[in-house]
Amino acid sequence: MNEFKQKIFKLENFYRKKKRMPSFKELADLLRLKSKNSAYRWAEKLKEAEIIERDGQGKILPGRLFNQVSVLGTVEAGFPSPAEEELVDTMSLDEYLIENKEATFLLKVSGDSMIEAGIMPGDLALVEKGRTAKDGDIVIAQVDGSWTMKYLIKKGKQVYLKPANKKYSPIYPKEELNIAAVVKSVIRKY
Amino acid sequence: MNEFKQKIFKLENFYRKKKRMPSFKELADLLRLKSKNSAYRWAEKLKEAEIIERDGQGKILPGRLFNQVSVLGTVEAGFPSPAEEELVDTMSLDEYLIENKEATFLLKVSGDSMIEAGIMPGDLALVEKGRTAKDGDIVIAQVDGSWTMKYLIKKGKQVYLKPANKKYSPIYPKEELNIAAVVKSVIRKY
DNA sequence: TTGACACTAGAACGAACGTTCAATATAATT
DNA sequence: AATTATATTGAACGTTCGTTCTAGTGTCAA
Repeated sequence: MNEFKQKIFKLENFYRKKKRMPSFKELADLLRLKSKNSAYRWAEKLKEAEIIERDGQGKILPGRLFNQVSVLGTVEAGFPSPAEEELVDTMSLDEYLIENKEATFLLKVSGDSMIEAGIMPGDLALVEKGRTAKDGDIVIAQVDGSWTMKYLIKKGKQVYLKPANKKYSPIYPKEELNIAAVVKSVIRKY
Repeated sequence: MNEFKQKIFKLENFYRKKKRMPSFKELADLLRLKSKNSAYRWAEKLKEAEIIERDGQGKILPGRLFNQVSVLGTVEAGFPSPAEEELVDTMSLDEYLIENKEATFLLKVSGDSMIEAGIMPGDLALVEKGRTAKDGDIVIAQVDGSWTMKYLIKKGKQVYLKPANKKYSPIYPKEELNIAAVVKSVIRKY
């Protein structure tokens, strides 16, 4: 069964390098088979394992368990080993985090005004433009000329920005409060 | 030039739905052209714009500027509009965050012991197994039977785990300190 | 040894592939 | 209106595609 994993590895390597799935001829070469038909049979097994899919034209597509990150439980629950074949779940980070690619941008966070919300300088904020912000959302806003990232607080008619750091005070916009984007996720890389 | 963007959008939609790039016949249908050759010409332009690539067999592949998130500057620097065609940079989150897919897992964080490091309960920790941890790394470790996420501190011969929360005390392992994985990034979705 | 079974090989099929060429339509320029 | 440039079309080419069929290989049990 380890041989099976090796085939998956080869497939993923092909995909990473060529940015597409192989044809059956290419799959045969990849698995060191001498006929397309052998590759064809293997594809059936790989499909059953949900590593690949097939589309209407029979072409090989990446499947649910292809090239994705394994999602395990919580730390407290221990460190489950995914070797036992039954991966809890898998996902692509891009798909998980990005809903509307057109309006999504990454901003590097500077300053410590949101530090109590767990957003530190250097983090990447994934923001979405054009989305209407609700009370409690973290937003990218332009108040009286300058841009900041803060909590948006809507209390009845009053609207203001609240930092997540005791060192700073809430910002009550004198004139305009221009909300450019809503922070949808925060990414920190060590 | 806006018509150009619409074509890119159609392409990205195709890719999202079908999980592969179109053939020239399919590209012609997609762009509502009546001949493959017209699609062929468009592909040349899309390649020049680095939206797509072509491989040795002439097949269409996603290019550098395909289906990626735009990276902008810092918040303080304002909110640059990427409409001005010169996107600062783009990237795929998967590629950015995951080095070694085989050893990478996502764990849901529970508990507040790392809260001062900006890691809150509910966050996703992207961890890599089998990597040797350095002093100061955040690690998933098994001390005396139970699993935790803590800073790893190596001071000479002494090795212990330090939480990022004043409420908790450092953990000096009595017997074994089994480091299962190193935390490489933290992801929070709102 | 025999038979059943799982796997691989190899050839063959029509369809779809990337690419080229000549012909036509559309737009821009004189 | 005539001319040039640009974009699209449609047909044709060799190749590769997914798929099927038949034949061969080895393995294991009876």
